[in-house]
Amino acid sequence: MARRANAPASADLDVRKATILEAVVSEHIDTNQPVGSSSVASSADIGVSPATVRSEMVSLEREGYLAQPHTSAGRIPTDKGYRYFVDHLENGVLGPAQQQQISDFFASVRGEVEDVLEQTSTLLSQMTSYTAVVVGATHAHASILSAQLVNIDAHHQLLVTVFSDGSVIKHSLAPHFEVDHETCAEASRQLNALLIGTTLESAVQVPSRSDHVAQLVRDSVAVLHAQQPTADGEQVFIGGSSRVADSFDGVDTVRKVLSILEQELLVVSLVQDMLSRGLSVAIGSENGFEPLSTCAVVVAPVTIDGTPAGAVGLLGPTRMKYQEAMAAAGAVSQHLARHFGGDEEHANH
Amino acid sequence: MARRANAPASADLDVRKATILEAVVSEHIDTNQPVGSSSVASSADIGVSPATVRSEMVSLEREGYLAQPHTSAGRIPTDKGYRYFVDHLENGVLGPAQQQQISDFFASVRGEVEDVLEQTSTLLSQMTSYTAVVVGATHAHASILSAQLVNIDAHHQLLVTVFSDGSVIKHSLAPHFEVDHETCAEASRQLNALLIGTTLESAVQVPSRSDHVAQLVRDSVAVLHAQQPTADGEQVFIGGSSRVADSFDGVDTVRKVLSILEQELLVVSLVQDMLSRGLSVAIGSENGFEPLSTCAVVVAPVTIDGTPAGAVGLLGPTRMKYQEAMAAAGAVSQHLARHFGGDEEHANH
DNA sequence: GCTGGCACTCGGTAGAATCGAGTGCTAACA
DNA sequence: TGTTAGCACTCGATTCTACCGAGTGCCAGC
Repeated sequence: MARRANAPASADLDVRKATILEAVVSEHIDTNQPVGSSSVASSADIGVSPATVRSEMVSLEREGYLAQPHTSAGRIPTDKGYRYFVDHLENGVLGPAQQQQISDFFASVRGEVEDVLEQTSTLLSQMTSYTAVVVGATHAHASILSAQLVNIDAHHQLLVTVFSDGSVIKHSLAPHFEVDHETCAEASRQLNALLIGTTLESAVQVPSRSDHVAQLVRDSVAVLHAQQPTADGEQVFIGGSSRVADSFDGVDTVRKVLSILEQELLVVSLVQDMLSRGLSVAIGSENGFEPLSTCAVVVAPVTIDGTPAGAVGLLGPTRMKYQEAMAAAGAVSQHLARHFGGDEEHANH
Repeated sequence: MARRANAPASADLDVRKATILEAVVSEHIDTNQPVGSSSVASSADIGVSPATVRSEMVSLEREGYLAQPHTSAGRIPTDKGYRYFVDHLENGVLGPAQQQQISDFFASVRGEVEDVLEQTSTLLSQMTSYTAVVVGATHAHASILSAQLVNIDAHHQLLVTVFSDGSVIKHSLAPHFEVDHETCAEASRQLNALLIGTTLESAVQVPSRSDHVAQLVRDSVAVLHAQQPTADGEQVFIGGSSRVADSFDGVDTVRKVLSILEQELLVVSLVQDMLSRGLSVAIGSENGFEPLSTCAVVVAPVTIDGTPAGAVGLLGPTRMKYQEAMAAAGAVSQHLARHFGGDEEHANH
């Protein structure tokens, strides 16, 4: 994994240039300052003088890996520079303390899936001090275990549907006729007969009669299947959004990023887009939203029994600590998969 | 309502001082700058010279209503100054455009309660450009309409409980013995018999037998009633958290406030504390959290059929536009109450 | 091809000068 | 007695200057 999935076939730099580039990137990540030739020359184990480093740097700048904020300042990495750095990163290893922290967390966490995912996002955020995103997959493919119509009053019913992945969704109905308990119970029975074992994608033969029971059944199926097109099944949990405030300098950047995070749909599509492109890191402009041009996003898919079940992600500045972030996201995603795939085989998404 | 609920019995200022104080507060809210005596003298309809205003100002400062950032700058209001200002505020009226916006929203909004509340928080935030908080009350007092135990697999069951307020909660069970469909269905029947009509606060006589059905029933009741002590029934929806970023200047303030917002429990307790003290506005130190010392919070209770059902709130800087904020929060809370109390009598909290 | 040397650039910082909004005080006035 | 005009004073903000120094690009020599 020293080379990430579909890394762009960046014409490989020669060894020295690569060393210099990596030195610049890691020092800039540490200090948030432009990096000069002399500190590179002294820091790394390249036995060359600053002058040589400098001439390599102009070359790296011509090739688009580095940029200088202004003449006579050091260099800072471009998105392309970060990309090269990330593509050539060794797999980081989590510190024992952090591993322990994750293990402890998953050993002691309890509650419903949503609670676990919520808390996981907080954990990940605390570990990395970046904003964490946990996405739970949709239940599009889960089959229905139970569909119950509950009579709230004569004009309000609640359709409660339980899926094989343990998720529950509800829909309200407000028919224009009065419904007594008997009618409701009968509709409930018919819905169960009709829906159990199907998925949201299955076609269902609804009764065409015009009595109240049939109408209730038809309405219920309709409102349930209407769920599908919105693709709204995913759940998003965002942990540590306050971390945005210390990841970026300008208040307006903070505002923009928070604003993106507020639109959860955007976040989901971002993460899913990355996964479908096989990316685990998106840097600056790579993630497609202008306001995120100074952000980097790290994602790790959560795979249970071979099927994609969600993802965990981290959002930080482009100068984020990629190795730590990737290691943390990877470890947490694996623990999540084990947690839901292992002892709780079906209580997951 | 020109005087708010239990306004501190602030020894009333004489008319001129009050006018001056109000002028200072409103100008400072507008400009975010210290206000000088001359602008007060010219702005308001007090026919006195700046010199007179000045001498009144030193008096107001001695009494704690004003402060000066440094010698030879204008005055800014203290929390006490804002308090006086708010206590003597006329009831603001929403602009017709905003009223229309609210009406349109509630006319077109649909979906489950949670969705409505979520979108309401966004609406309120957009209208005011402050961060909005919508709190839905707990279902502690709602009675149980249905309790169903669904068999996910032999070792995992899901208890799905529907309340009379239309809310649904789920709990997983993981018994150590195998459960077949028949056992599960029987337990479900017994649970229904046992729980329907009770509330989470009711004592329930569970079977003492030791067969699997009885164990399932006992476990279910236990896990359900365990919900209670956490008082976790409230739902919190926060809209426009990115607005924090343009309400405050310092990045660290932004961080602190976001951090508070992340801890939803804190937010809930803050709002409830304010309601129980009969406050509709908390200014700076009044809201009890040090990081919120530069914040003001406006809340309006949502009352349905005479019983408290939640609250809507707005969080902004102490120099927020109180009149607008209070008007908006009040209007939205009323619309919410009507929305859930009127045509959907029971589909609410 | 590498390196030391060197002139040059230019952002950042420090200090001085200045500006001006706003104050507090006092003496005069109604 | 309350109000006001006048005035000296304060002090943050702004501007300007000088200057430092980190870092560069280039070149000549090794």
